[in-house]
Amino acid sequence: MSDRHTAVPSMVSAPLPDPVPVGEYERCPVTDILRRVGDKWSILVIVLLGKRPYRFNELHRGIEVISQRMLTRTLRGLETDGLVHREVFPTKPPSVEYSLTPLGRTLLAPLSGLADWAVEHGPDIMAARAALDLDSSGETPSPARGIVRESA
Amino acid sequence: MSDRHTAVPSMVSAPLPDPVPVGEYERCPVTDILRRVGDKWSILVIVLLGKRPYRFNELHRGIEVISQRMLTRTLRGLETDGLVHREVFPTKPPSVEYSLTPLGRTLLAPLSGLADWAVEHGPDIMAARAALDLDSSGETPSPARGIVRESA
DNA sequence: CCGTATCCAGAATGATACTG
DNA sequence: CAGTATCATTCTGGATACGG
Repeated sequence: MSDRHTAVPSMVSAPLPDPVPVGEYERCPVTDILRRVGDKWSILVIVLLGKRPYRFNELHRGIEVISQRMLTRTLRGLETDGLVHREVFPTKPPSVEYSLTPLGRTLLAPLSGLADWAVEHGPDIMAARAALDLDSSGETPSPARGIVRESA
Repeated sequence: MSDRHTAVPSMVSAPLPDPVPVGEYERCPVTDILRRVGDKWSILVIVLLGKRPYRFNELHRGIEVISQRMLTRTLRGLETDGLVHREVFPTKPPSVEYSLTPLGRTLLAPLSGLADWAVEHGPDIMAARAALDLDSSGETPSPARGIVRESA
């Protein structure tokens, strides 16, 4: 983290600074982006469009389990943010082609960083989950979760 | 994107391949991570804990607008995934310290990539949104959104 | 072919009160 | 101090039907 984007600038280094409210205003742009892209379909669409342009029903067939509604909504959102370009060919019947904008393409690289992390450490997360599952299933029958689990 | 994580391997290069369902099984791990970290508070907490360990109420005061419930849930989730370590000091009254695990710290770097992107291109997104707002407010009074907006 | 309009279920978040 | 419990609200995603 390069230290320029946090919504709580002073807090991060000072011991007990004044609380900085994080409201609708002045929020961390990183959180913004993560929430824009952290929904159920955006990434999949972005990655696909990173390969080549797609027509609407092509995407629909490709992802398959996505509902028409959500595909439309996802594409609209990405278009609104200038990440995806929508081009209508007035043929008959009409066809619509979606592609990444230059801005959208710049997102592929940082996305790749998190992608690699996910691939590399995904198993670690699964292991951590499994470990806690074992904890709560076996000994110390869920001690109401407060004490009991010391540092150990 | 390093090409190893997509849930639709064949589709990306073939013109009209067989649809690959993306269900609860066999999903893209990147989407997984993005959704784990794309919630309202996780990133903020991770970034803070990246600086130094925090006690519960310290985080609560720091973020301020977060509800006690959500702070607890966020920390629980991160702990479950092995990203955050929770250490209870049986003082009186008890104090609990949260810190990043080694695994959690490895997440800071890729997160930083997206952070930098957000800081750099956030304005572009705002501009894109503003541009579309102008479109729909001024001329061509929202032509039911299908044709009319050709390539132009 | 490419959508929009409705309606609905479930999850995420928040407000508030209470507890070891 | 560090939570848990409960309830209300909002957001997200999906099913279905219809329209240009």
